[in-house]
Amino acid sequence: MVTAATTRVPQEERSRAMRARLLEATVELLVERGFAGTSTTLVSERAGVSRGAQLHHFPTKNDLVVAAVEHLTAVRGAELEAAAAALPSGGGTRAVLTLLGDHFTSPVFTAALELWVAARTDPALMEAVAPLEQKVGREVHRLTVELLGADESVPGVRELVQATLDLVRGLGLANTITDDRRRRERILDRWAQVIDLTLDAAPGPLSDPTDARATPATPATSRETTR
Amino acid sequence: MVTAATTRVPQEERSRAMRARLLEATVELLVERGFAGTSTTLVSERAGVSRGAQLHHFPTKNDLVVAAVEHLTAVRGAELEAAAAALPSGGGTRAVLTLLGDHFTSPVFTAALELWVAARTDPALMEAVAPLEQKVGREVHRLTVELLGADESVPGVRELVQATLDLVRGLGLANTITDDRRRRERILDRWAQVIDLTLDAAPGPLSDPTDARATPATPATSRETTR
DNA sequence: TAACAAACAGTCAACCCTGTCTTTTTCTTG
DNA sequence: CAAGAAAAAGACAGGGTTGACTGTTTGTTA
Repeated sequence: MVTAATTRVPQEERSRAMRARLLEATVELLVERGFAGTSTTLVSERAGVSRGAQLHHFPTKNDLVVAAVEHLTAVRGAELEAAAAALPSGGGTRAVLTLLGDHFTSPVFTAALELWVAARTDPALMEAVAPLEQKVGREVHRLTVELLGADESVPGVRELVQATLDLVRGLGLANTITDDRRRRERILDRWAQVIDLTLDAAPGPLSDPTDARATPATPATSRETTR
Repeated sequence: MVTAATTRVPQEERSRAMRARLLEATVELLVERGFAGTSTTLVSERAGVSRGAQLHHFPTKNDLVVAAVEHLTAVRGAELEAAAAALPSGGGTRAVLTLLGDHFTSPVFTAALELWVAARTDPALMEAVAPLEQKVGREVHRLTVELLGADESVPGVRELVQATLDLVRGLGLANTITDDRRRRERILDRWAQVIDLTLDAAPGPLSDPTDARATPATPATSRETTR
């Protein structure tokens, strides 16, 4: 917008930092206290921001939370990309599963979980969460396919990848109640075997050529139920 | 204990019914409004019970919720057993997955989800939820093994069953945000194939679970692929 | 530098929720 | 039938949360 002066944005700078602190604090509190326990008062205290300033940036709690959701999706995406980049290329199925398993048991997942559950009974929140969740979902899917080197034009492969993601989501959920890493590891060990076995051993079982959905992209969920 | 009179427990009867209504209302509200939205006031209104009576039966909100958790686990168990009983014996892998998929997308699952998530940041609630959840978990596992006719003494089979349950849990979670039945069905179709393929085609390594995929695997086609 | 707008600070009222307390009803029992 | 206990009813206080509101500082612009 406005740009072109000597002393560049000293205030806008502070504002930005304030916003960031507020969003960070929100996410932290989501993890520590859950959605219901994340009061705006707590957030402002945690962020070291006055209540007035908070209300200036985010007039309503919904505004704050929605912004936090956006912030969180960005963080999630970045984390995943980073982890993927750090992965030895072609490092094997198990390594990919480790990556996914770690992501879905990380604090950001926990925070996201709180938002999902809250959104279920909060239309305004759902409106913000749903599309962003789809976006992350697509991204994770794409990344997984890429890392696994899977060929989705082969019937059944796409579903296998989706199943993998739903599996780690389930593991992530279970993890919030009882943190049993060993169990998780064993399951992922086994699952890696199954994937490897299935991916190159049994591409298309049982004549089911009804439609080979080799569609390049139409992943995850489609919210708009045509009606 | 006390038994042997003419007028059989008329009041105790009413009390019992009241308790039941309160618990039912609680579960309903968990589904409709989420945990945070389930205030004791709402519950008493919904149940048609005066606030005083409610407080008489459940002095604290925690008492109410804990009782609701117990109630819910009982309901879950019963529902599962009933569904299993209604299942054509030896009805095939896919039918079992349908059963599981249905359970993990039902209202009782939704209610349980609310409790899990709330319990994560509420020690008192966690204390009640954790053991009961384990119980249900074990029960579902046992049931699944039984219905699938799986032999858990074979290495890898147990993990596959666990993976199946975590998968449906993940699908259930996804379902609360976006209800996409078709997607679910396709994934479960595929999963059934994988299970069948894996269970009798690749029992696992002889003597070493860490290295399973080297096994030649006898092409036993004994398993019924119903359809 | 003066005037104006945006950012920031902090108080306050309205609201809801929980759990205590007192009162009334209903059942049981001697 | 009377007395006492359990159950049910409803008012109320205390605590916490949200967002509106007023005042203050900081930055921009003429």
